[in-house]
Amino acid sequence: MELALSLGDTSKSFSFLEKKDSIANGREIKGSCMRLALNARSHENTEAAEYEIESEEDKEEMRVSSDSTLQLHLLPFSLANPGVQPRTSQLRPWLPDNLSSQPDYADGQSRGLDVNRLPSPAAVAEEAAEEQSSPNSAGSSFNEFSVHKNGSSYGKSKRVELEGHSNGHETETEKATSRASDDEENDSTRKKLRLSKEQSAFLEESFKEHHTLNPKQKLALAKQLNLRPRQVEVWFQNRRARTKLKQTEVDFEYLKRCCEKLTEENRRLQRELQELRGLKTSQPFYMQLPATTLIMCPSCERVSTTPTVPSIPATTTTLAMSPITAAAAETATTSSTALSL
DNA sequence: CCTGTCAAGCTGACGC
DNA sequence: GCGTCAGCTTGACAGG
Repeated sequence: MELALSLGDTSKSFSFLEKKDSIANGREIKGSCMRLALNARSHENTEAAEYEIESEEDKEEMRVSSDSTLQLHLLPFSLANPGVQPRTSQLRPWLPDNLSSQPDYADGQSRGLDVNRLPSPAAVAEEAAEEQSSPNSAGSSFNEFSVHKNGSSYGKSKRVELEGHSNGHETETEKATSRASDDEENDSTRKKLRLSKEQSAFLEESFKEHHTLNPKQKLALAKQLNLRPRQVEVWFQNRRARTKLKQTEVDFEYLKRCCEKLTEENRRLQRELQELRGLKTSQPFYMQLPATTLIMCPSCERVSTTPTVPSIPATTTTLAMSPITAAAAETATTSSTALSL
């Protein structure tokens, strides 16, 4: 049995970032496909746990795993290379070392920031100005995703709210926006608000490509999703942790089944051994029964019975034993398990 | 970055 | 339909 754990190729670049236009255009992100693969070379294929969830319905059915939009392998880089933590710059050569090692980046640039604090009016105004000045910028491509939670995009909700209710259908993002708007009025100290489906989907997409982010990617994602870098960082941390947890559960179940199989096999062999031992100890009794002559072929070492033995060839071995013992011997020759009595 | 934990938010079941 | 509750998900944080 062989278990392989892998996080995949972490050296790939973020091709999904190229897709931001489609998201900005309001198209739904497809590809929420989860695959858990567990290979066991010496086991039947049915033992390999493999789930593939393509549709939203499937994802609902597989609620347990629904947050995994990724391909999971059993050997994350860090596990496959214990003690070897790849430097960001090694995985992404285009990133200068000094950037990847900046503590501010590593810490998400948010130390000391209260995520629940409302942004200052100046900040809101600045953001609004930025939106006006560059309506096609990456930052504005995710205006629909504005949950204006944690002060990341306050001041944009009214438009979405109005648009969202105009047709009587409230999208997930708009609902989140609306909720956040209420919370903003009722409880400015609320600790957490959920990301919109679109934001989550986009993060999932990025997670499929890379399980870790370098500061550049983190900032780009944060900008596109209208989140703070710290939020993106935390999201990835949680995502990694939960992926690992899920994989651990899958591994555990698989190993449990293996263990059960081996235990059962062990029991069976023990029983077989007991039976053979019992036959051996009772052999004197059976020895008094009419003997059957067995001839063992020297080449293939198979035992066969002969009705009568007028003359025994010199090249064969004759065994005299009871019919039951003979049957046991026949069983022993066909059994793949070698037992010493 | 990992791990453990907390707590907000969501969802389904249940009783009224 | 509504309120309540338990269970679950997930954003956030602290400590290592």
